[in-house]
Amino acid sequence: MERTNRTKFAVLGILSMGPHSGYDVKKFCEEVLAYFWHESYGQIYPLLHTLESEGLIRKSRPTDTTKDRRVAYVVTAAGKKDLAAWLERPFSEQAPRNELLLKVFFSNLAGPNVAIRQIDDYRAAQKMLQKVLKEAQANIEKELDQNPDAIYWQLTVDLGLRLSNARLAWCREAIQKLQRAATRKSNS
Amino acid sequence: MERTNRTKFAVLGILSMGPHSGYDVKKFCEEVLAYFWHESYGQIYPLLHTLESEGLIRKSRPTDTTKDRRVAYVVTAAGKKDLAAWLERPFSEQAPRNELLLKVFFSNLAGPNVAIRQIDDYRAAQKMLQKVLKEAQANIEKELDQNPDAIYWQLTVDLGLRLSNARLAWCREAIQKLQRAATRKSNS
DNA sequence: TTACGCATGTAAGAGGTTACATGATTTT
DNA sequence: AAAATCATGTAACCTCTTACATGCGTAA
Repeated sequence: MERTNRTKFAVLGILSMGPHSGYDVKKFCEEVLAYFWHESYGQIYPLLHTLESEGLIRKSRPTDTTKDRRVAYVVTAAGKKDLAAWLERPFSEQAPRNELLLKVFFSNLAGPNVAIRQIDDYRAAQKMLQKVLKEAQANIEKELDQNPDAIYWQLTVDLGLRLSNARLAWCREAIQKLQRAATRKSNS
Repeated sequence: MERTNRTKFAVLGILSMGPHSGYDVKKFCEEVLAYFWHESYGQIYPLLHTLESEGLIRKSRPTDTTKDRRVAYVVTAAGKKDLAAWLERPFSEQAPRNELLLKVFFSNLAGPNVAIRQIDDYRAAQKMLQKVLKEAQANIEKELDQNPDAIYWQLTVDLGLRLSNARLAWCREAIQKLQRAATRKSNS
C-alpha cells in the first residue's frame, strides 16, 4: 500500500485558488478548512520548496517587489494537472482515533460522573464549532450566485453542521442516560 | 505541549477487560473498536514489552502452560491506577484530515460528476458501516442488564450510528444538489 | 528602543505504517 | 504434504508535531 502524501494536494488546492505564501496556507487551513483539515509549518514550508523544484508550483510575485516580504506561490499547468488527477482518485479514510469514545468505552472503571463530565466538554466544543460553521454557512450563501466554487464549499460546511448536530443530540441523550444510571446506582 | 501516547491507554483499557495477547489486542481493535480506534502490530508488540517493564501489565498465564503459544497480559494495580487517571483527564481531539471533504472543497476544478462519484463511494462505505453498527447495537442491547460495561459500549455505538446516519443523509442531498447543478450547467 | 506580531524556516524526535521474517498449528 | 491461518515480532521508513532560531516591520 503506497502512502499518499496528503499535504501535497491540500497545498496545491489552496494555491489553485490564488497566490498564497506558506504563512497564508497555514492561515487558510486554520480559518477555512479547520473543521476537516489542518497543516503545520513543519509540513508546509519544506513542501513548498519541493513542489517548486518539481515544477508543480512557482513564485507568483517577483522577489524584487518592495515592502512585501512574503513569497507567494501559484500552481503551474503541471500542478493543476496533478491536482485534477488527484480529485478523480478514490479518497482514503483517515484511520480513526476518537479519544473521547475510547474513554467512554472504558468508563465503567471510573463511573458515570466522570463520563458525564467528558461528554459535557465534548458538547461545549461542538457548540462552539457549530457557531463558527453557521457563520461560514451564511457567508457562503451570499456567494452562491457569483462563485462557482461556492456550492462545493457549502457542501463541506453542510456536512460539518450535520455532524455537529448529531454529536450535540448524542451528548444530550448520553448525559441524561448516564445521570439516570448514576441515580439508580446511588439509590441501590 | 506534551504528546500523549494514545496507544498506551487503548492497550491498558483492553487488557483491563481480561487477558489479551498482542494478537488479541489487534483483533479487539478490528472487531470491536474499529469505528473509532485502530492499532497496528508495530505499535502493539513493542508497547506490551514496555508496559510490562514499567510494571503496568504482567503476563497472565505462566509460560509453561502447554499447548497455548499466546502470551496474554493483564493490567496490574499500578496499571489500573494509570488507566483511571487517564479517564479523568480531558480528551484531546484528533487533528482532522477528511480527504473526501478536501476533494469536495476543490471539486470545481473537476466538475460535479467527479464529486458525485466520490460522494457516492462515501455513501456506500457508510452504508456498510451502518450495517455493522446495527448488529453491534443489537448484541449490546442483550447484555445491558447483566453487564455494567454495556451502557458505555452502547453509547459509543449510538454515536457511531448517529454520525453515519448524518453522513448518509448528507450524501443523498449532496448528490441531488450536484445533479441539479450538472444539468443546469449542460443546459446553459 | 523595546517589544510585539509577522513571516520563514529547521532540527529533533515522537508516532505510526508497512513489509517482511519466522515458526507453530490447523485445515484441505 | 501442501496451504492457510495463527502468532510474535522487527527494521526500515515515512509522516508530522513541537520547539526553537532568525530577522523584519510596526506599535508603544
